[in-house]
Amino acid sequence: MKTTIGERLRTARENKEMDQASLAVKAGIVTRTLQRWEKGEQVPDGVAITRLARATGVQANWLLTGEGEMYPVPSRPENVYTLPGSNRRRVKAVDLPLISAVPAGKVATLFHPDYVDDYVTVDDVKDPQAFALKVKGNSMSPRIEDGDVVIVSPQQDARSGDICVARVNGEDTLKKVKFEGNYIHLIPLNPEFDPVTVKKRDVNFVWKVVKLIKEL
Amino acid sequence: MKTTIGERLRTARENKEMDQASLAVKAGIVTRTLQRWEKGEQVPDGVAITRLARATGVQANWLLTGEGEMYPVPSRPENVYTLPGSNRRRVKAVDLPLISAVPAGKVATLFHPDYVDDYVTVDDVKDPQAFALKVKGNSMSPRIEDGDVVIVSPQQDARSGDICVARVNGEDTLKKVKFEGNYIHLIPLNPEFDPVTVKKRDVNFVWKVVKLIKEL
DNA sequence: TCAAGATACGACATAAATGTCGCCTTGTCA
DNA sequence: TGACAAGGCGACATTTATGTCGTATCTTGA
Repeated sequence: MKTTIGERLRTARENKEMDQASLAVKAGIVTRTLQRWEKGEQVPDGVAITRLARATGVQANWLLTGEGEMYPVPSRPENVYTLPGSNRRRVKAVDLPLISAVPAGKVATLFHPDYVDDYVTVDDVKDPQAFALKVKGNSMSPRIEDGDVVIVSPQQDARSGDICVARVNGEDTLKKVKFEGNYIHLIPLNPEFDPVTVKKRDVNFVWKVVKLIKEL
Repeated sequence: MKTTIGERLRTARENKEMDQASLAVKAGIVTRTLQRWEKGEQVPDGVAITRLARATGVQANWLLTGEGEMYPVPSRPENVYTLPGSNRRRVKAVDLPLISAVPAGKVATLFHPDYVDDYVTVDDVKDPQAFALKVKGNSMSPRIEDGDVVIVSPQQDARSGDICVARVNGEDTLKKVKFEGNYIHLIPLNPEFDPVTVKKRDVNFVWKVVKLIKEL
């Protein structure tokens, strides 16, 4: 392998049986410049590289680095596959409003534009009332942490063991829930927080969290 | 297709989520120069082109001409589309292939249709080489568990502390990585698993995980 | 041996690229 | 609101590349 751009350039030119003068014309420069390039005294700029590659028929990649194929390979390389395009894409994505702060006691205004500052796109969420919520606090750490986004599906039934968004006496929390008679246990995953037991009638809603999106 | 080297350079940089300063350092120039290149005010020379291509992971050919593959094969076609947000705001989302099983030692066939059985839609992933991976095993529990989907961005730099998909001697693992000289520590979050230290040259790739999607 | 074509290279002026510095605008976040 | 990061850009000095011209060297074929 030639070690410098200049040497490769010379090789490319000689392979084409061109003299310096004719290559210089093709590349739009003068022979003196071409000589300096071949000698490595100077370095051609990006535009010149492209012209030289075209004029000599070699690949710019090879000219610059000596790596890869010197001349373009006509056949398609192995192991290259084209993914099926948009025609195979399933129409299952929906964009949901992202709510970063739910004001306490304002269930009816949950989707007021003032509280929707972004949208999140997800797959496989059928609930037309579903929305996204930016998590605050670390009571569900380490599985769910501050700043994560959860997808909430109000229409789905919440069962014991589900992670849910619950509003208790106007205050919102994200907890694992456990139903027991007229009481609901709200269990944080983070052992530093204590479980809370509340009466069912003090609970405004318990909405199931169906998905978690975490930016890393 | 972008029409100038500068525009392509900017695209390449942004795909890697680098700012001008860090790319400039990698390429051995100052940010002002990079700005002039991106604006097309000046033209980088051949040496600079090579460094830029390496630093951004694109092919020099593509950078110079816009022709051919932007990234070395295996590559995939662009898959950015805009959701028809009805009367809502339009959301920029991407469709990523979901790979549920990567056969060991088959990097070249990573995107073979046989291993792509689904697509996942996410926001804010700029890397055109990004893909989704279904997690197997519990070494990263409790944050990442069996069946979760992670979004992998090969173009992004992996740094110490990042969660990454690494292929070591043909075997794929999902771990937190720590770089230390010629060694890479692979640290599972699950305390039941032990950290592993491997030599850099035994590692085929280390790809950063940028997003986690967990179905609940 | 001579002539001619190809290559080589020094010297100089000009053009272009680069580094450095300072200041500005924008968006984000607390 | 201020602090901060990222990007942008003008001005200037310096470095590097290019064009131009002249001359030298080398090879090859008549």
